[in-house]
Amino acid sequence: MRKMVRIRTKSTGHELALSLRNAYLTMHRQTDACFAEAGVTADQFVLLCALADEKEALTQQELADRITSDRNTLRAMLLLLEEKKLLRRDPHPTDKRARLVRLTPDGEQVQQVLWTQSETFRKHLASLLSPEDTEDLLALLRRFAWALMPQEDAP
Amino acid sequence: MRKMVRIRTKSTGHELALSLRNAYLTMHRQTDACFAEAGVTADQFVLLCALADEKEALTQQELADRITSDRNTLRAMLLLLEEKKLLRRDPHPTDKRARLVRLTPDGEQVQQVLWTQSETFRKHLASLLSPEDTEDLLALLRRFAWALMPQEDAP
DNA sequence: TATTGTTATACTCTATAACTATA
DNA sequence: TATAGTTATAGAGTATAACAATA
Repeated sequence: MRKMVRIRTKSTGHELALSLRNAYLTMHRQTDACFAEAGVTADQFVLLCALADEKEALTQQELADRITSDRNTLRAMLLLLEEKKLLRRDPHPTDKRARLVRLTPDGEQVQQVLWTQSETFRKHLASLLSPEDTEDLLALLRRFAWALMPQEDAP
Repeated sequence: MRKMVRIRTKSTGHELALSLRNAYLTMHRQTDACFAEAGVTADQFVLLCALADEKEALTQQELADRITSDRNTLRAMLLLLEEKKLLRRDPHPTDKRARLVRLTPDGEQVQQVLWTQSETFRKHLASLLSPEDTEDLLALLRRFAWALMPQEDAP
């Protein structure tokens, strides 16, 4: 007769998942706080930065991929930011199904102000570990995420 | 006269934040999918595992800290799981303000079944990088999260 | 006074499914 | 047929603030 044993929740995979979750959520909370008084969420800031980084406007689908979101989720975010006049969604010149998303001048300014305002927080993030360890963590995270992504989605 | 330059969104802090976000969200989506047909979210599974890991029951506040949540957020999750009869919230024997959260027999069983079911996914997570790199990533994530946490909250 | 948990409330992100229009 | 985006809908997680009971 087998002895009843409580299944232990220990495994490298589980610990990795929990550590990644803990690190992200802790950071995310602080990032949200960093932008809260401007009425912008951390996720919205990521979106604004993705647009600011691009010379050319992106379609909604491209933008969704860029910020690790999906088109329905993205749309909800875009409507919120559009209402605040931070971005526009123009018809695509050649593909009539698509829309091109762009920052408005207001949106560019808000992104730049928030970027500057969050300088200290970014410096803080980069200073938590030694420069070498930070680079290692960055490289490992990238390789991890890359390997985890369904390969057709990989950039 | 100063030249207008577009502020570039490049910095180690920003890249680290984006990589962490990307890695977490990609993993989280797959984890959710892994438990979806059981009607349990990834976050709920984390909660169930936190309870399964403890010999003694936890108060709501302790549990909230354990899963990187806050008491209001946790309460919403507990009500959902309580309704599914996966856990109970009993009065604390000595502290009349507090409640002790425990898995029900049903909850223990569900946790164990889901744990077994997700074995493959955990193995997959642990196999994305070499064992050495996985250990490095794990260690760096822990140190990163630890350093990021307000030190009074640190475990 | 500080802490545990509750109540009430609100909002963002998330996502599925069915749909239209276009490629 | 496949893709871009919309519509409708729903739910989970998040959090703030004010509150009661207890420590």
